[in-house]
Amino acid sequence: MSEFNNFFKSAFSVDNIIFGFDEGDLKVLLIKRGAEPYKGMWALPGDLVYPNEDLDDAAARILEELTGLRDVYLEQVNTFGAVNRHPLGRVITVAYYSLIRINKYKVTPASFARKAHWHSIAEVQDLAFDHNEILQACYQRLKQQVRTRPLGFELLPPKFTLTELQHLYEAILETELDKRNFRKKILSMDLLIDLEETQEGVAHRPAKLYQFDSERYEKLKQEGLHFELKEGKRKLIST
Amino acid sequence: MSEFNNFFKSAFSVDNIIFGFDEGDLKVLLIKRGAEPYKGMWALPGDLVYPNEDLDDAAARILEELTGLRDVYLEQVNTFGAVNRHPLGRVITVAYYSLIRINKYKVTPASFARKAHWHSIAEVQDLAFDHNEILQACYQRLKQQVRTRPLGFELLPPKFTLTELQHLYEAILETELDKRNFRKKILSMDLLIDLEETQEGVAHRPAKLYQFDSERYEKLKQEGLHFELKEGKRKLIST
DNA sequence: TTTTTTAAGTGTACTAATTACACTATATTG
DNA sequence: CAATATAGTGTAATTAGTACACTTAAAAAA
Repeated sequence: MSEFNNFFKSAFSVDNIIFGFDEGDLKVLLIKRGAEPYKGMWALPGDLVYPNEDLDDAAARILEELTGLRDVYLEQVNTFGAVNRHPLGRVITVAYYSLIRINKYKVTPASFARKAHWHSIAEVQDLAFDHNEILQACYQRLKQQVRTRPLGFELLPPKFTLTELQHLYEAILETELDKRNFRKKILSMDLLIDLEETQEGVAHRPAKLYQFDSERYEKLKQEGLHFELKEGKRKLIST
Repeated sequence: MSEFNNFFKSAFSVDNIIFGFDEGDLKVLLIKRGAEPYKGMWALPGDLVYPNEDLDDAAARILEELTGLRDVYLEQVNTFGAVNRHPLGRVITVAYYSLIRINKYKVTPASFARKAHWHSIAEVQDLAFDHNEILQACYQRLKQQVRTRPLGFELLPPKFTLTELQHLYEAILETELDKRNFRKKILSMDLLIDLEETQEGVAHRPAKLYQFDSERYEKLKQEGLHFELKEGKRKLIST
């Protein structure tokens, strides 16, 4: 609390929604609060922003302290500033989401002490503060962005199969996709490198492995290309 | 400055990008700063957030103080928190944009004193603080949102012609649209009420007047409808 | 070694959406 | 009544999206 007081009357914090993909499920990394308020409840990892720290840096710091990962996809979503959202005073919080490859995540001492655990999006219960609301806002934003930017690859290992990619989209978008149509579209975009390797150790026909071609994506983007996923939407207006 | 000091060490403010549409141009309302820092420069209307005031309320208050308008479309965009963005201390600012019918805007005493003026988006020069960056972020967001939500109508008078609507989209999207295709799409959405009236006082064939049917839009939205404008995009991926 | 199991991989026909494109109609003004 | 200015309209060609079922290749079990 003494440290906390230094930041008051008004303070600002950053909360980080860390998404991962594992076992066909979209997950978020939550920590169990060790102190009041909301002691014992699950909460989003977050911290007050240091006086001499940029917002984006604070988000990256929180992520690194918890996961040990740097250079991760981070996106600012919304700022939550209801007067009474924090019981100890006026704290507005800036929400970021980040996308990590879940198998790269190592339990660091800091994260162990704070009891960090992955939770499937669908199974998240009551969180501390207004964190359910924040989580929903970030999830909705991810859902929207994943349709128009090739973000999905941030959540997969560097080598992946088309089925894994499809399952990822299905998990994020909460919809089923048609296998043949999905493959046709993805491959027609010409953004995947066929690694000419196959899966190993699976009890069935092994799938081919692909890699996302980010250089090509950057080039195509500059030429005015527009990444877009559609299936499962009903269109109303177009001009 | 004494009032300012009350908010420090860390303070937060709201800046409001107020968009309007007039003479075929998308415009923003800027105020000329009467005090240091950046005295004499154009800046976005904004203010510190009161200790007992929600962020959204602060944005609405700033808008009302300047324009006298309430119940206006307001959308939070981004929060800017670079350490040195404000020369007098640590101030993070939450940017909102709002859409108003420019002809409803009256110069209020407050806005007069602060020298508020409309500027065409394309002609905005150097602004105070990081306000150019904020403006760009909000404009990009508007551009994106206007394609998937029927926001354009917020900028037009209640009765408008199809040509006015088309010009509005062209101004926001910075692109030309095909007249016949635009009309076909807009009318097929079935969101406009034909008022069976025509323009008056124009020196040519008068156009029919329409009104946006927001009740119908709400109903269709609940049925899973998706408003979308497209022309002028090249698609890359779809699933 | 054969059979079973499991997921990978593939093509086509139909429908819907998008695009390109030019002339006629109707009012006012001179 | 001629000139001017913008409103208003339709069709054909192209592209994108959707629906749908069987064969292939490996490992595991019999």
